[in-house]
Amino acid sequence: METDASREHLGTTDEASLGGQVRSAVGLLYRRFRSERPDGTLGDTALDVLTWLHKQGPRTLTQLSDDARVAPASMSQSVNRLTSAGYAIRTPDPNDRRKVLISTTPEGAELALATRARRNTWLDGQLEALSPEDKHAITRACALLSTIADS
Amino acid sequence: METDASREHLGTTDEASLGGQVRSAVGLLYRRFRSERPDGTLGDTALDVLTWLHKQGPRTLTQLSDDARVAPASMSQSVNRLTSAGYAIRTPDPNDRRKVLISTTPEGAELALATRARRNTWLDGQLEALSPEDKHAITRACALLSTIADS
DNA sequence: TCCCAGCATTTAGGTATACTAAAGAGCTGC
DNA sequence: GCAGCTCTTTAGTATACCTAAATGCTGGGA
Repeated sequence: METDASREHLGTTDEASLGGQVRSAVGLLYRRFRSERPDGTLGDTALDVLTWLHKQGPRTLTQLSDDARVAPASMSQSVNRLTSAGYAIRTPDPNDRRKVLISTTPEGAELALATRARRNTWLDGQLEALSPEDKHAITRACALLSTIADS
Repeated sequence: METDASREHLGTTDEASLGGQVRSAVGLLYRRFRSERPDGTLGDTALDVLTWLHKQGPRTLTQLSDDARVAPASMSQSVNRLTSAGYAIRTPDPNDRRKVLISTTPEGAELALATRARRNTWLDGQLEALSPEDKHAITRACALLSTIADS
């Protein structure tokens, strides 16, 4: 027996498909975030990289690709878009010249701040409307899921 | 003794960045899911569509593009990949011949089940290791965030 | 010293996914 | 029955990811 293959979804306590709920919610949110892109010229990944650089300071390409869980070659492309747009620069590492340090330009830092603010305007607005317990649940879920994603 | 995620932790009282936490967690998970793709030939969107079709039955292209929050033209491409791979078929809607109903083939249904099982193996394994309260928090967060993404 | 193994990065070629714009086909109202 | 609307597809473009292969630098062993 199929045990009801076409079951209802959306927010019921269906324990067996918790993974499916997570997948679905993540996909929905990711696409939503992508459509919130305000600047147009830069993709969401490039914008994320810029934000990381702005928060964490200069990083090597390998570090960045590790953070984003993508291949170094992919990250090199994304960094290329940032550098050609003037938002980041590459500088050789003085200690190990195989490495290249990537950092934001002043324009990049400014864009990172602006992007962050604009993104947060919408999302934080939605989140603020929730009850304290709901916000706490989301905070907890984010921490847990980030750990899982990193494992 | 709590409230730490080993990553760069912003200020301890930085509650304003809940949106940032959500964004970060979603990005991390999305990329992780994408790298979990075992089948190779089909992308994550196409696989998602296949799963929806399997769960919800035949849908029109507009319904699918609305579900995925993408333009109809984009969904048409994804459906093309499914149909050329033999996992889905298009049939004209008898009531309104402008419309095309998309449904899974038996092979598509099988792939949807297999994919779902494989995905859930990893993610559900991780989630099962959590406490009941943690799982409940994630369930709640998924429902809340799905609603927000749909707004 | 010199050469080679290995690491960090870039380049090249290919795929998936998304968008806009515009064309084709069918329905519906007047 | 024609105009105008909706649904779908096609065409062209851009982002982002991958693997494989090339380049450049470091460091250890003959």
